[in-house]
Amino acid sequence: MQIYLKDVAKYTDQEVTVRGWLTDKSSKGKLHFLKLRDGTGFIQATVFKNDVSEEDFELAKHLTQETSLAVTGTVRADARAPGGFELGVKSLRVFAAPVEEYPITPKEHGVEFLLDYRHLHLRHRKPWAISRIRDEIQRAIHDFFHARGFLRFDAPFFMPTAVEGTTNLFEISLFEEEKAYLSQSGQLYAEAGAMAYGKVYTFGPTFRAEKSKTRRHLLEFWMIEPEVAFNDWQDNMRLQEDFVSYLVGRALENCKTELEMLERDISKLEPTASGNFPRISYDDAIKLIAEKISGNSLPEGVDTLEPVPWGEDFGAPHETTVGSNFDRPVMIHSYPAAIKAFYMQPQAHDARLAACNDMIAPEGYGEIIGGSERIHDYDLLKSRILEHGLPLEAFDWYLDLRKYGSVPHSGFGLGLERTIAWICGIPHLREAIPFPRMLTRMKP
RNA sequence: UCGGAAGUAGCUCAGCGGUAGAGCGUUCGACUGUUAAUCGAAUGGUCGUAGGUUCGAUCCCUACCUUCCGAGCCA
Repeated sequence: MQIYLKDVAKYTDQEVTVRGWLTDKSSKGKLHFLKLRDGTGFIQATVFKNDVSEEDFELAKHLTQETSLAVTGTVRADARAPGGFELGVKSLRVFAAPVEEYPITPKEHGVEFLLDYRHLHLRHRKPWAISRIRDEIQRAIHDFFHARGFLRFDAPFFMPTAVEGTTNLFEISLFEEEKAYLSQSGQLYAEAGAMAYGKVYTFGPTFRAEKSKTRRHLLEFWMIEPEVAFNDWQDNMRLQEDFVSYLVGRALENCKTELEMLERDISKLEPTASGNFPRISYDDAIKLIAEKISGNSLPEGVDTLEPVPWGEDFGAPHETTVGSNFDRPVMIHSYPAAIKAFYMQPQAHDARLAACNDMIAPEGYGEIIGGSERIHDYDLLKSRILEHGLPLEAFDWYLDLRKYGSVPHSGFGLGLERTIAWICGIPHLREAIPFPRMLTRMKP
């Protein structure tokens, strides 16, 4: 019977055929151990001299890494086998042997080397586990929003004008003299969607031409942006909390094997799955940072830190310091409006503050969400556009949303790769996406 | 753009002003329970590029290129 390795436990003591690739091999004279993968899982196959034909035993002896093959044998539960099951081989057939020596050995490699061979490295255990978790998170995103009556809404990727300055936008040439920009957010379009369908979310790649060479940045990353009519900024935070705790819960529930392969400390994720995310204001976050500095209790990875003067934005080390104070994501809200985007609604009790929040992941993973209530007053929005020196004609359609039955509404953007990197416990965003696009990396 | 680090074998790295080193990988051989097996043998090089100093440079100096880490900006 033809089976996939993810189902191997169901076929104990039965004869099955597995089609896949050889990841590693070791020999003990009259016994060869073949490590196989088939895309759905991994298993060890044993080839005893007495169980197979002489030709197959010789064949097995000289198999090289990444040979594609079909193996027929009996599934056995055996504590000595990695994963608890192994395949007692009776016969094997080779589809194709590598024409050259496979470059990625089961030994240590550097970051640069593995990214050069990313198209092959995806076959290996760690990238495999991360991609499986990424897939689970993506499914969970759709499940979460559809269960709550959201409509998936597709924003365009070509943008007509620069929304917040051209410095971090990729410009592309269209026909003739025409120019366009690659989308760095679907939010403004999602707002149109929210007015049409009540609750929507966008999900797609976004592009930012930031010359950032840090582990937290990609030129191309995937973002989820829900937008909800009639939600205020506090409803927005509740939605974020429910959303992120659901995603982490799903990973814990359905990706045990993968998290184990990544040696992720599950106990660091469990608090998140139960919700109850702390909320602290920008003002209190400043105080917390000041206390950490004076108490000399900065988190690992932050050596020195300057206190934040009121009105300044937080740097990454400040976020890490606040985030490390909690065992689950923390939401920092009510930032000064002056350092935030033009479309953010002022706080009712203090117009100097924006009705917004960021969500900071623990363990130094930093900001994974930025969100806010949006300005719904036509005149206020118009004056903010002008204050920010933005071209009014580009925003005529966006202002229309405030002209015709405007309502309070809120939304946020969650960075998929940052979320995955945190859940997987991996240090760099480039491992959270199959083919990362970075300042120094366009290939493969 | 700024600050720091690095570039030597297929990979990960050590090294030194005087003929280039290790481990791993790979190939062959031995071994019926390996988990990054072990043992024996074989295989490996334009020491990032271009100048300069020197009797002699992979090593010292200068410039450049490339990469990594961090900052700013952000998700």
